This record gives sequence, structure tokens and C-alpha cells, in this order.
Amino acid sequence: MLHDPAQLDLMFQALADPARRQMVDRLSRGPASVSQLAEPLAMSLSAVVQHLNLLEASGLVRTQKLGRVRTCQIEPTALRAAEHWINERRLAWERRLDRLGEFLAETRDET
Amino acid sequence: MLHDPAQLDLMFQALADPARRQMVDRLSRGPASVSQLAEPLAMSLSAVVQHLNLLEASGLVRTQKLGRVRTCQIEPTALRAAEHWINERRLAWERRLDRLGEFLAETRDET
DNA sequence: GCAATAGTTAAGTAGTTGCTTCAGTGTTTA
DNA sequence: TAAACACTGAAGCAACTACTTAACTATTGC
Repeated sequence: MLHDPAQLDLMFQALADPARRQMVDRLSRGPASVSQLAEPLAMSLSAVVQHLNLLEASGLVRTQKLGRVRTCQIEPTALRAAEHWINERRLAWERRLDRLGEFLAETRDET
Repeated sequence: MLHDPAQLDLMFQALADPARRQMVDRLSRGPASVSQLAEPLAMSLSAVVQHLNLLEASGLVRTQKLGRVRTCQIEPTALRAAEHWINERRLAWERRLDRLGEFLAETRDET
């Protein structure tokens, strides 16, 4: 579910927009309503709702409506999936560098 | 340099495209030329070069040209910056949850 | 019940993105 | 030196994105 490439695609696409990252940043400090999310952003409420829908579709944010207010919160498992993708690639590269270093050290010893 | 919001913007935008993530994935297994990067992708070499330029502008990939071949490799520090941004937000949220849990446990004890 | 609040939905639009093709530039190799 | 190779850059184009405004629904407080 979390390593579904399509979901990963949606997540990275969601994180690519600065307004959406600002929303995630706000939510990392605690839940917020749509209007609270919109408040620091220089755009219409409607635009914020559209961003929010994208964030929700990507799995990064979960929302629930009580009465007329929709409360939003972060879904940490989704964030972890994006983090994990990057981490795996970086580690693969760094392990490769390590092996190369060992190889060079060994061949130097053989002189 | 690494926490420059503009650079972060470029990095997340670069990672948002599946073709570019595939290129990063390929490079995590070792350096490659432009043609080698292009080989598994169903698009023209020209398109690959355009993706590559974006990856380089974002700082995720570094390239150097020797003769007529351009060799590409991952820049792990840049990957780490993106990773770090996500990690900080996730941790902030999880710490908040922990504090909430403690609070609830404490207030339960007070009955 | 009426007005204010909180959000939703649809339609339209300017700007961006991800390609394409084509016509190059250097660099090797036979 | 000619041909093949490895890219590079520009122009063009269809699809997508990030907004806008405006009209709407549902809830809450007076």
C-alpha cells in the first residue's frame, strides 16, 4: 500500500508545491481547520481546498468533518514512505562509495 | 545552502516526476552516461537531457563531461536535505502525539 | 427563521511542463 | 578525412497546474 508506485508519485507531486509543503509544515505542529490552513497563504480559500484535496489524495493528510468544520492532520506513515524512498537511494549510493573506498585501500596494499 | 527554501523547492519538484525518480534510482546503483540513463526510458534522448538538467539544477545530481560523454552521479547531501525536511515534520507530529498520550495518561491517573 | 460561518464545486484562464522533431556541435574511430 | 557517436539547443505543441471568481450547500448562533 505504501510502496505502491502510484501513491509515491502522488506524494512527491504533492510535496513539490511550496504552498502544500507550507500546509504540511503547519499541520506538523498540530491539527488545523481549512480556514486555519488558509490563513497564512496568499490565495483564496477555494485554492486551499484544491491543494488540500491533493494532499488527501496523496495520503499525506487525513481529514474529518465535524459539523461545518473540516479538521486536517498529518498521516505520518505516508511521510515515512517518501522519506524511505529517498533514504534507500542515498544509502545504496553511499554503500557503493564505501565499497569503492575499501577496494582502493586493498589494491593500494598490494603494491 | 542546503536548507535554502528555493533549493528545496527545486529538489522536491525534481523528485515529483517519475522519469526523474527512475533516473535517480538508476544513479543510486552507480554512475551513468546520458545514453545509459536514457536507455530504459521510453522517450527521446533530448527529453532525458532536459530532465537531467533539472536534476542538476536541483543539486540532486552532479555531472562532468569527459570527451563526448557526460557522466552523472548522485549528490547524497542534496538527497539528505529533502529527507531531512520530511523527517523533521514527521518527528514534530509524532512528538506531539507522544505528549498528548502522556497528558491523557496523567489525567486518567488523577481520577 | 435569518444571517453569518465554513466549506464545496464548477468553469475559465494564464502559465508551466514534458514531451517532440530537427538541426546543430564537438569527439572518437576506422 | 569521413562517418559514427554522444550529446545539445531551439522551436513548437498538447496536456496539466495553480490559481481565479461566482454560485452553491450545509451548519451554527442569535
